[in-house]
Amino acid sequence: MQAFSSLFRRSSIHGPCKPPECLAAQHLLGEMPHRNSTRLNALLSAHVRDKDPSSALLLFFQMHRHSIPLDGFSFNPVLAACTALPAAGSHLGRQVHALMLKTACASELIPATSLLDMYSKCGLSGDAVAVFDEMPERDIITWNALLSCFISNGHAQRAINTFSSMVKNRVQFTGFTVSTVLKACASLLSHSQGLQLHGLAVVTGCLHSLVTATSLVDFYSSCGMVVQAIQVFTGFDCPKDSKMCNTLLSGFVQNQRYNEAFKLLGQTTPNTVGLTCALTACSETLNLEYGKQIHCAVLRHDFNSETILCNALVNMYAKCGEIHSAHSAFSLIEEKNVVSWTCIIDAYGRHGHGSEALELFKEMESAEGSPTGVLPNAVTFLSVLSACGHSGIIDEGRKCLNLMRDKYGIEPGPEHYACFIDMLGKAGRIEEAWDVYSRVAGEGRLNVGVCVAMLNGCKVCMDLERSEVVAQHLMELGEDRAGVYILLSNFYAANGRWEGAENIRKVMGYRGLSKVVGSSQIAIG
DNA sequence: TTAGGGTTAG
Repeated sequence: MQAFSSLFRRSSIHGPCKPPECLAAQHLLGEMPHRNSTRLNALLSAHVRDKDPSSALLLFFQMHRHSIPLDGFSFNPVLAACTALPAAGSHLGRQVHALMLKTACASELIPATSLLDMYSKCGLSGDAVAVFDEMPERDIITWNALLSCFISNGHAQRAINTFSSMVKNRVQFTGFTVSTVLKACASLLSHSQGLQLHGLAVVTGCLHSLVTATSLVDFYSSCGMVVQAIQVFTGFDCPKDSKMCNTLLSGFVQNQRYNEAFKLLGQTTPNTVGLTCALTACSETLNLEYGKQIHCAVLRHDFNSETILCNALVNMYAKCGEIHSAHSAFSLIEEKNVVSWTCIIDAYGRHGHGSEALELFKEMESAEGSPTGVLPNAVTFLSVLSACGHSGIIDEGRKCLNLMRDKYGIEPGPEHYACFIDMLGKAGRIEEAWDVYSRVAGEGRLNVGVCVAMLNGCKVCMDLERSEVVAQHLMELGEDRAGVYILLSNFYAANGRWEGAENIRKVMGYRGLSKVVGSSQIAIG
């Protein structure tokens, strides 16, 4: 148990252990007159219920030190506590697992299911599957936890395959199962399988469950089938809760049905998720007036400590052109996360203030070591690169690409290279752009974005020879967006290559592509 | 012991 003790101490350095609670727990165990397992297990559960996983872990550790017998009722809450500690949970969880093996609880149904769930939520799906495989008995909750494990760890198809084999093997599933598998169908946009699940939900009566019906609304919205989402929503004849309303609201926003989203928002009690969705609608429609009204609602309902909602507020002001309001909203975010920083960096970048965006990125970097500091991610770097591009600060863009790889260990993706090629091309530095393009192509990582950025660079420099190579790559990628073909065709035409332009139009014809006429929008007054 | 809704990109 020494190893467990040292790991726990190490975890406290990173913050999850709060000293006052730790002292309270130690004190409590020393003074408790009847230190029996049942009372202490109840206390463990209470700590987890009170969202105080550090105290639960410390108490568990003390129980072990005082040789208080541990059983399933001790392991279930302590595993939940591990799950709630992202920094140290998996290390501590492994130590708890070792103790479960020693006490033979690892082969009991409920503790083993908790163990599977702990590994799953700590991102260790391989360990979760190993626990599942070794379980001597399983119930439907174990199966549901396994399905959930696959989905939350990015293996949605495996969840669907597992469900198929459950049906074949006549495993009696529940509404939990249907909701979970619907989530997999939504993430894979697996339309036909989702429809089959809808049928199963009707036949088995699961559709009377609020959660299952909500999952179905989410599935249809994700697949762009808003009419069916509305039908499930309105056909649900029991009282709807805020999650179900927000699911449809989010579906309206995802499918650009903004007026319906605003209307539904007006029919619900204001809550953070609904307002966040509505702010996205304001950002997309540049509706500053509604955005300001939502900001008032945020202040009125005292939601201004909600980071996700405040991030949406920053984004709304930035998209609506109000950079100063975006900055004020950003400054007031109490717990800024990586998205908060990315939003404000992007805001300055898209307004052409590249040096301010870079300053903010440096500020973000310098705050890294502080308790409130956060690390940049791939999207942050894309925003920084984009800001450099909008302001033509090429050398800083190059430094940024190196920094993300060398300091943060994030491998630039095609989207980062596309951004870099774009800025080189716009500056007329076609040779450098071509070097980067050729390297990406050599690594087999070309995508449409990289090709289009290079093609635009060729257009700036009127480099017909290279543009033909890029055009060939685009054809090989099977691009089906008309805009890309129009770009190519116009390029040929600008160079007097009418035959080339004609060929492109023919390709568009037999691929059935036509360009949607572009439009712009301005707000007056 | 398992399940449903929200924020960042080109």
